[in-house]
Amino acid sequence: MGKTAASTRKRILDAAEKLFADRGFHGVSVREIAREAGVDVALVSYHCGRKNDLFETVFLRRAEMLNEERLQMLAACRQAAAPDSPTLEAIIDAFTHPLLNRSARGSAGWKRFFALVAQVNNSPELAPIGMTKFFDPLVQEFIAALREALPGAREEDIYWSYHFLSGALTLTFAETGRIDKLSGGVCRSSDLDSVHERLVPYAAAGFRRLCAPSSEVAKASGKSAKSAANKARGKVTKANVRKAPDRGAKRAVRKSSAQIS
Amino acid sequence: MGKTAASTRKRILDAAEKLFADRGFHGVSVREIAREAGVDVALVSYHCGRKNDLFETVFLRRAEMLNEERLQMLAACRQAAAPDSPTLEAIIDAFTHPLLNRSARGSAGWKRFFALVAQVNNSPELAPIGMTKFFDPLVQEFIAALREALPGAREEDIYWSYHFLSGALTLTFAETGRIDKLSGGVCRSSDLDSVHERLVPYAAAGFRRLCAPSSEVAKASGKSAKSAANKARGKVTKANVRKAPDRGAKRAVRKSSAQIS
DNA sequence: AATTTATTTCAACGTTTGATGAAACGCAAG
DNA sequence: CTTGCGTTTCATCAAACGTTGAAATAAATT
Repeated sequence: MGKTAASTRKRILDAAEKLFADRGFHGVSVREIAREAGVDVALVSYHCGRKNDLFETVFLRRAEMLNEERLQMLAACRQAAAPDSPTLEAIIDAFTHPLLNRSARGSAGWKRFFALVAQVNNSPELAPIGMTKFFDPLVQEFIAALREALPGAREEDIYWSYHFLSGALTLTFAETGRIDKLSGGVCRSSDLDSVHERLVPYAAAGFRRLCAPSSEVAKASGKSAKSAANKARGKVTKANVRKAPDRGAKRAVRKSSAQIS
Repeated sequence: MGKTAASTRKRILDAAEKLFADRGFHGVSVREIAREAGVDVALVSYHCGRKNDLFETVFLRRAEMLNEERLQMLAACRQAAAPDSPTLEAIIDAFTHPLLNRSARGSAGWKRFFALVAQVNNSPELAPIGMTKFFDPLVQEFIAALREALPGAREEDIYWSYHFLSGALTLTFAETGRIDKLSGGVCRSSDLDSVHERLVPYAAAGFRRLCAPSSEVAKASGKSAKSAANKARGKVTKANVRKAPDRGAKRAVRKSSAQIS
C-alpha cells in the first residue's frame, strides 16, 4: 500500500466529484474520469469498483463528516439555550452554516460536492437513494428541534417549511450562475456569504408565518377549507390585490398577518 | 401530412418528456425514447432532429404557453390593484399558480415537464442554456413587479429572495417522494394543493423580512457589517439562543423582528 | 536477495450509443 | 393507373460505453 495508491484513489475521487457535479451521473463516463485524474481506465475499477460504487463513495466521503458537524452544531445551540428551545434562527443556522461556511471559504472540493447534492436532491432517479440514505437521519433530528421551537405548529406545515428551505438551499449550491445573469452582476452565485446573511432570516420568517398556531393554513384545513385555500392561493380578489403598504415593512408584516394569517 | 405523422411526433415528444424527467438528458438514449413511444429509432431523428433539438423542443413546447399565462396573470393582478402595486402575495401567486394549478389538476404531461424544469434549474450544465433562454424574460417582469411592491428594498435582497423562491418551487416539482418518506406519509409529494396553500405565504414572509427597508441585512451591508453578519448567520450567542417565545406565534414574529430585523 | 503482495499498464470483450442513407410503404392528386 | 410526396422500415456506421483478464512493474516483507 504505497502512498502512490492512496493519492491515485484520491485523484480519481476528486476527478469524479468534479465531473459528476458538472454533468451528473449519466453525463460522465468512467473513461473521462480516468482522463481527468490522469490515470489508466482500469485503475478506476481497481480502486473504486463499478461506476455506481464510485458515485456512492464520492457522495458518502463528505456527507458523513458534514452531518457530524451539523449535529454537533445543533447540539451546541440546544445546550446553550437549555432548558428552553433555541430560536428558529439558531436551528436553521445549525442546518445551513456548515454548508455555506465551507463553501464560502472557497474550498473547490466542497463546492463541487454541494453542487452534486443539489442535482441529486432534484433527481427523481437519485434522490430516493442518495438523499434519503445519507441525510434523512440528520433531517429528522432537525425536524424534532424545529417542532420544539414551534409549539402548536401542525406537522404538515413543519415538513413543508423544511422542504422549502431545502429547495432554496440546494438551488443555491447548484451555482448555475443564473442569478448572475438575471441580476446583471448585482448578485454572484459564488458569493455564499451573501446567501448566508439572507437565507436564515428568509426561511425563519417563512417558518413562523406557516407554522404559527393561528396561521390561515392551519385554519384552512378545518371547516372552511375552500375559501381559505382560495385566499392562500392569492386568488385575485378585492382584498388580495389591495394597495401595498407604504409606511414601512414592519407594518407590512403585521398587516399581512392580519390579512392572511 | 397524414394525421399519423402528427401523432407520431407527439408520441415521441411525450415519451421523451417522460424519460428526460425521470432520468435527465444523459440518462436516456434516443433508442429508449423510440421504444417508449413505440416507433422506429430513425423516426426520432426524422421528426425531431438530433437529441439536443429534441430536448429543446420538449422544453420549449410547454414553456411558451406556460409563461404566457403567467404574464397574463401578472398583468391581471396589476390591473386589479391599479394604480397601486398588487400585494406581494398576489405577485408571487401569479408566478406560481399557473404551475401548481396545472400540476395539481393531475396532468401527467405537465407534471413531467415541471420535474424536468427542476432538474434543469439545478444543473450547472443545462441551466445556463435552458432556464436563461426560456424563463429569464418572464422573471425580469416579475422582479420588476416585486420591486414596486417592495419600496426601499435593496436590489440584491430582491434577487436573492426570488432565488430562494425559485429553489423551493423547483424542488417541489421534482417530486422525488422524499418528503413522503421523511414525514412518514403525513405529506405527499404529489399533493400540490397543499404546497399551493403554503408556498405563497412562506415566500411572502421571507421577502418581507429580507426586503424590508429596515432589515438587518440591509444594515449589515453598511458600516457594522461584521457583527451584523454574525447575528444573521445565527452565531451561537447569548442573544441568539435565548428561549423561544411561548405565548403564541404572532408574538414570536414581532420579537424576531425586533431581534434580527 | 528472494519472495510475496500491491499497483499499474495494455489490450481486448461485447454492448450500446447517436446518427444516416437507401429502400419500401401509404396515400392523395393529377 | 401512376406520379409524387410524406412517412416508415431496415440495415449499418464509427465511436464510445463499462468492465475485465493477463502481463508488467513497483513496493513491501521475509
